[in-house]
Amino acid sequence: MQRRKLTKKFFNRRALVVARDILGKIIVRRLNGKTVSVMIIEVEAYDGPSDRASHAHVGKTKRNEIMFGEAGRWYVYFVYGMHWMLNIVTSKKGYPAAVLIRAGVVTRHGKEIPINGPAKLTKFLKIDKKFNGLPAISKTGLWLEDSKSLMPSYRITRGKRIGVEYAGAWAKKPYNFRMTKSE
DNA sequence: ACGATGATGAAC
DNA sequence: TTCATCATCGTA
Repeated sequence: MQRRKLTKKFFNRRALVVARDILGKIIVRRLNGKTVSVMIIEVEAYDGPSDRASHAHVGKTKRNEIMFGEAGRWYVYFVYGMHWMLNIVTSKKGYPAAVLIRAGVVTRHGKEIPINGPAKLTKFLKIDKKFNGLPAISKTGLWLEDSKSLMPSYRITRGKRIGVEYAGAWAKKPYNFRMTKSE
């Protein structure tokens, strides 16, 4: 399988563009000499300071400062007292934006196993605050690769973001992207 | 439908 | 220093 690593150039674009483009790409996690690959099938864009659903809406704080930094770094935060969320920072430095990785599939023994939910994904890949602010390169043990595998008939759908009802009109924007088997 | 569970940001 | 809230999940 032919693969190339995704670099800063890929992430240094609008969050909505990166979100759409990152579907079908592969998250690779290297841990204790083992490598696990997960294909991304659901993401959400959080775009700019006026996005009421985004952590960046309140301005720069200790927690969200990574979102204001350079593209291609991990933004990992803790919610609901028990869950870690994995995001990749997008857009140019100074403009707060990120893509939340919500679901993927891992192939084992030829079978596709879904990992539906952002907290399940981080639990599966053993991701926590250690990754916050680190670049998505192989050296850090968590990076992204292109996928040249022939993708059977998949289609992409957009919808409302999940769990952001507090965000008023911004909650209704179609910033959630999914890749589903069309069949 | 709801509780678990603790960091975060804003109010006091 | 207190308080409400939270980019969720498993159990019911």
